[in-house]
Amino acid sequence: MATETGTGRPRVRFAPSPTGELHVGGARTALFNWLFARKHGGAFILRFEDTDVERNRPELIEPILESLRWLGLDWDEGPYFQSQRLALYREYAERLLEEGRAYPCYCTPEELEAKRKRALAEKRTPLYDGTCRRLTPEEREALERQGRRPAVRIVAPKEGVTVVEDVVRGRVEFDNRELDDFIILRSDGRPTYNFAVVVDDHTMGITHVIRADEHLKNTPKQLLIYRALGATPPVFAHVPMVLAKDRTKLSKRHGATAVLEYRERGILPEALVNYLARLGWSHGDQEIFSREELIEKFSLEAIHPSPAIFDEEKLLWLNHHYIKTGDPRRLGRLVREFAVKKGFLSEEEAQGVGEERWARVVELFRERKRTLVELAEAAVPFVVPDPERVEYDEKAVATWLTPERAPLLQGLLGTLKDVPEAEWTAPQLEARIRAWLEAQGRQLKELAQPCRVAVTGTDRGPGLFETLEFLGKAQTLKRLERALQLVEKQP
RNA sequence: GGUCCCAUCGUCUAGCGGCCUAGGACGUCGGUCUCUCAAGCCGAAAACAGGGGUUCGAAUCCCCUUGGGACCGCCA
Repeated sequence: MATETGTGRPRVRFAPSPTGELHVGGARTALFNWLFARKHGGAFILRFEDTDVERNRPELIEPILESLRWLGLDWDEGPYFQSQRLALYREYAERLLEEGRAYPCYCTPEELEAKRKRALAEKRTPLYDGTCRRLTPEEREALERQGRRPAVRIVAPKEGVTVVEDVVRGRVEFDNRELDDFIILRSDGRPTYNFAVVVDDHTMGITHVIRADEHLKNTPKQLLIYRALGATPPVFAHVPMVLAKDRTKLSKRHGATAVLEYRERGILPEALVNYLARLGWSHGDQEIFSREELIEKFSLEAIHPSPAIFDEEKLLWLNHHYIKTGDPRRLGRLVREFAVKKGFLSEEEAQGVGEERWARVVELFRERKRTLVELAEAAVPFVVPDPERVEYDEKAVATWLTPERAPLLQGLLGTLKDVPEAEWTAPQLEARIRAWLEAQGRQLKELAQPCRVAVTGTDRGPGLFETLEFLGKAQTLKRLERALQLVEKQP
């Protein structure tokens, strides 16, 4: 792998560990990296931190790739896998060993664990005591002969401070006395996280490391490795964590945390992207950002340093906004998918409804529904060809389809029968029905709800005349007749 | 426990010493429109964690306290 630096174009990376899902917090980190790369014409690189070989399994990786694809965060290089770069880490560790910047450590995990426990019991910070740092070549040989396989530790300074210049935090100082000679290569030859990250970021020519806050404490260790390697460290930007409502780390018990779960719930990718961008980042008072605007306006300096709580209500508001303003045909296709996937409609029923009609359903409901799932559910009584598939809401029927309403509905049925197909449009239906009501000395108020319930099964929905137009004459009449039968059966 | 980070309405945030009797957005509540539900529009309640400094003047700068979070592995 060649070192690529100095091209003037930033190179950033998103480096998740393969966990089988992309957490919304991780998604935001990925988004910030992506926005930064796109804004500056740089490269967005994807890399999996899988020094645990067990983690390198397709089912742990694919959902992450799928999440990124769904969010539209396309990567320019990768995915790279640490598990495939083991020789590289060994090579670098070897170099540090030769230069005396690292040394082999023969302590066993058990010995170390005992020391750690003792330190904790004595309320001291558990730091490696440097036992193997002072070993003579003879002692090392003796230990090797015992069959001990050494890990490799880096030589850390024991005094002074290490300064991290962070774009969102400012200057952060760490006392080197808090650092110890930590392990960079395990006894089995695999690198530890901090070492692999630095070797990777260095060899991949990463210029800006934009990552979660939890890594801030790792930064001095990584800086130490950069120095040992004689490499120039990247610019660091640590973004705050995403928390749940109770101010703790967002986790499963708080509900949906994975990007794909939001997709399942009928959230639009542009809504999640917009929401995530505004979580911890802002541009004045603006709330709605197109992808292009985000790229144009994004800056690391405008990232807010404090942790942010994930607010589903606001996400839903944004989702509603994109449902209200999105292309009805595209939304219609998505709604059809959801109607089938969620079992609201059979594949055949969904196929029987044309694209045009799906788009129209979206237009009828877009102001009232906040997710694609809600849209799909609401669409059912509108698109099923069989009147028997219309489910009547018990409460709505009890309130609106009472026997005393029957004559009015009966009259309406008669009136509608006379409407020519060509005049079956919302404005013309409205004119006719209003005229007829006036002649009867009745008001629309008396008819609208009973009629709505009669033809859709529910007392809430789009405007009555739009509904009738959408259903069409034949369907409307059939449904009215069926409803009238229901009324007669009422006590 | 140690170290580090953070702190403006319930939530996301504007604010980077005077423009702040602190602005916007989500949510909440009220009104309006109306064939229902929504959407829209109008309006209301709602915050600078506390205490010291610095300064002619602090939400803004410094310190302490409190509260939250993160990290302390041959996990990542």
